[in-house]
Amino acid sequence: MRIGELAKATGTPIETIRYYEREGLLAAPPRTEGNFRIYDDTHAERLSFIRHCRTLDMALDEIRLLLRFKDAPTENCGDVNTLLDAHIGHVAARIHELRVLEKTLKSLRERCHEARDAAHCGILNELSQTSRQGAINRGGHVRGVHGGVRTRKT
Amino acid sequence: MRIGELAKATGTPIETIRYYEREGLLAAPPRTEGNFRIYDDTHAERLSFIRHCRTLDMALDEIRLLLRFKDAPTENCGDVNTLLDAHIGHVAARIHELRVLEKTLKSLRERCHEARDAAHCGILNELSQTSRQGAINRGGHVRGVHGGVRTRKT
DNA sequence: CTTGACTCTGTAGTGGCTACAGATTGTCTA
DNA sequence: TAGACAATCTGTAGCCACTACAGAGTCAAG
Repeated sequence: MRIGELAKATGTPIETIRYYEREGLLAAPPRTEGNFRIYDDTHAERLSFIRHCRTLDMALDEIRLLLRFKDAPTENCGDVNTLLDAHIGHVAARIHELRVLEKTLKSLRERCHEARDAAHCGILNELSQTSRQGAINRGGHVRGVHGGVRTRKT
Repeated sequence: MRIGELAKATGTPIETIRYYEREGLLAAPPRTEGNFRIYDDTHAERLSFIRHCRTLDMALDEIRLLLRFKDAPTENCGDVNTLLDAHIGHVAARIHELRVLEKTLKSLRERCHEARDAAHCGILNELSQTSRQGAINRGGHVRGVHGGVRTRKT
């Protein structure tokens, strides 16, 4: 099958498939005479694996590691467990951070119930305080609240 | 004060201060004869405001909007409430997503307790399934689990 | 033979910084 | 006054995981 069909079969944008190939996650497939990529079921399976991991918010580096275990089937898979445990830890840590953040935001919101003028807005005044209680830099590999995996425009 | 002092006073890396200036969040300050930036307390206060918002995981665009309200003090601040409510909604949505993710990961982890060889590893086998239940593209402006605000090397 | 769908390569942009090169300026000590 | 060293300057490239698009080529149907 060609790239468009693979894209449909796995729910992956075409550009993303080519990106995975550039990144070495997906092997470069053979080409037609006209230079079109030709995939088979093993490619589709591998891509599904990658995408499945991505729905679990794993980093490409983590997925790369998992693929290595898949490719070396006699190897011990204890490291897979370790990787997964670490990933679960990251997710749990991020949840905790966001819970604290949610509380802070809600208490901030409490400071201004009515729509007064901005000069007396409790929220803006509170935000101007130099409190220095929270650090912006988080140690882990857990992303913030915005941005993230983008939706395509089309 | 010069940029280093401002950096220390607000806990902001110097490069970030210059970045905010480029982005128009912080007004370009006057310079010395030798072309060094000179800040006063109003700059420090504004930078604190920005950093405080960032600890609350607001996007720079959201902060830009808040700064506009701050600069137009006679304006009604109902829109501040609206913005904050939306932001709280984003955080709550992200928490929910991560909770679901955490469950999925934990049940995946259940599939392999011992360190067997990778060929029979329940985790790797499960990940190879083409299940298509979860979408990668999230609509909101809530980021994934990895990456995020980086810590500096020094 | 033309139309239109599909694919190709390559490059630039996203957010919010971080890192660093190479030059200039300021401050302190001998 | 010189020299060392810190602080600052501008500009550019990199991070992640894509996304967007330009401009060219390929292919199948009518």
